[in-house]
Amino acid sequence: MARIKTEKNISRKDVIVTKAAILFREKGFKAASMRDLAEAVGVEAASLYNHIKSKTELLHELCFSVANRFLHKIDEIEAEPINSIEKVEKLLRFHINEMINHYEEVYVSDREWKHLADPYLSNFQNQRRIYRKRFAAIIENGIRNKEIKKIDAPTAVLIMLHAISGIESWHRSTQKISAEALEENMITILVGGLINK
Amino acid sequence: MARIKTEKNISRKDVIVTKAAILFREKGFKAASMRDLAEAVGVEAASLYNHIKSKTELLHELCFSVANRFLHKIDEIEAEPINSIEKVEKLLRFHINEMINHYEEVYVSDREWKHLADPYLSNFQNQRRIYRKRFAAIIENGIRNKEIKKIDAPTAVLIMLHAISGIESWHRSTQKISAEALEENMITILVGGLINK
DNA sequence: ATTCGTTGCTAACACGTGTTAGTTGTTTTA
DNA sequence: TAAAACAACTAACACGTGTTAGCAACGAAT
Repeated sequence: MARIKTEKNISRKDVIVTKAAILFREKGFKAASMRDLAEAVGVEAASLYNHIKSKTELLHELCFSVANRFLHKIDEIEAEPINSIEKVEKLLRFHINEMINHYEEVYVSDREWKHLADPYLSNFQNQRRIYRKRFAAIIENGIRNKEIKKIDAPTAVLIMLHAISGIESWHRSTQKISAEALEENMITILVGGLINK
Repeated sequence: MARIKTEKNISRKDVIVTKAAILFREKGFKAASMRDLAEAVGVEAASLYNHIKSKTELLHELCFSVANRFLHKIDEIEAEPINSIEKVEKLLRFHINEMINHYEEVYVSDREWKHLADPYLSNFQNQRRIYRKRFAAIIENGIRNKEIKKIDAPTAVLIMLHAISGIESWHRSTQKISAEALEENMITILVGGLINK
């Protein structure tokens, strides 16, 4: 009987969730089967249920752990005594780094949350909506201060968040530029598009 | 027996493909069942097979019809005697309008192509790769002419294409700005981020 | 060494899936 | 109006799905 290997401070459930992220990213939530996941973990499908409640629970865990990281970060940034452009830049850099370093989870949270079931679904959508409003509020502040061009703030948010999710393509491309170069390029283009002359 | 209603120049197959796009966008390709589709069309599931070969065929049709539209457009734009920034702007405006006016199809082609089966899959990925290279080449030209900032062209392409796919959120938002305003805002930010001073 | 909780296994169920066969009804054509 | 083509139906199949029940093996603690 081959047990799931664990290291210090990493529960078997964590192992499963991590593998699930990889699989969900690769095939999509619906197309990834529990038998696929079991194989990736090195165990029979039924054995997974000693550690998790359901397939959907895996999606909850992934979606909300990602969402919480972003919420904490925006809390932090809002409180800092810096100007709007700096806030936007900091938030963008955080998004970029999350997408680079926690690719699978962030991607899954971004693309597969549709398959959450209520009440988690409404909950997640709510958090998302609120997060974007707070992001937009930072931009609107910058517009009032004339730091930022007169643009529609929600549209700007939408552009930036989706642009960053494009890092997916970077991960899969064969001729990658370095992560640092990627970050700087993205900041140049995105922040460059906001600044008022 | 309730037949599928058709108008002039619209085959029953077209009706099915169009409804499929809506459904695939809403639920994802895997999660949308042929019985769902049948209900949307107003017919029994088995009846669909008088008009189509398989569920996957629907995905082919959608993905490649979208891909072809973009390929034609870039052919056209490459041939025009205008500068690089103008070419980028034209291409972006086309993408934006496609995403606004053919939302369902474009979205499905963008997000669900993973579920294509070979040889269609490799084919589609190839077309996509080539398209992006051609887009990047336009930008690289602009950099050489000093019209465009010194940035990594593939990264710029990736940002723009993904930013545009964010129009998805616009479609679903309750307080939409007008389509025209959306287009202008996107162009302002995205092209603004490219221009060299 | 025995006990006990944990973690794995096999087997199976109930259900939803895409799709086919065969038939009946409806249009279009001759 | 009869024949041919089309498009709908019912029934069913084979298969993959998430999940549960019941049991066996393992590791840690007494």
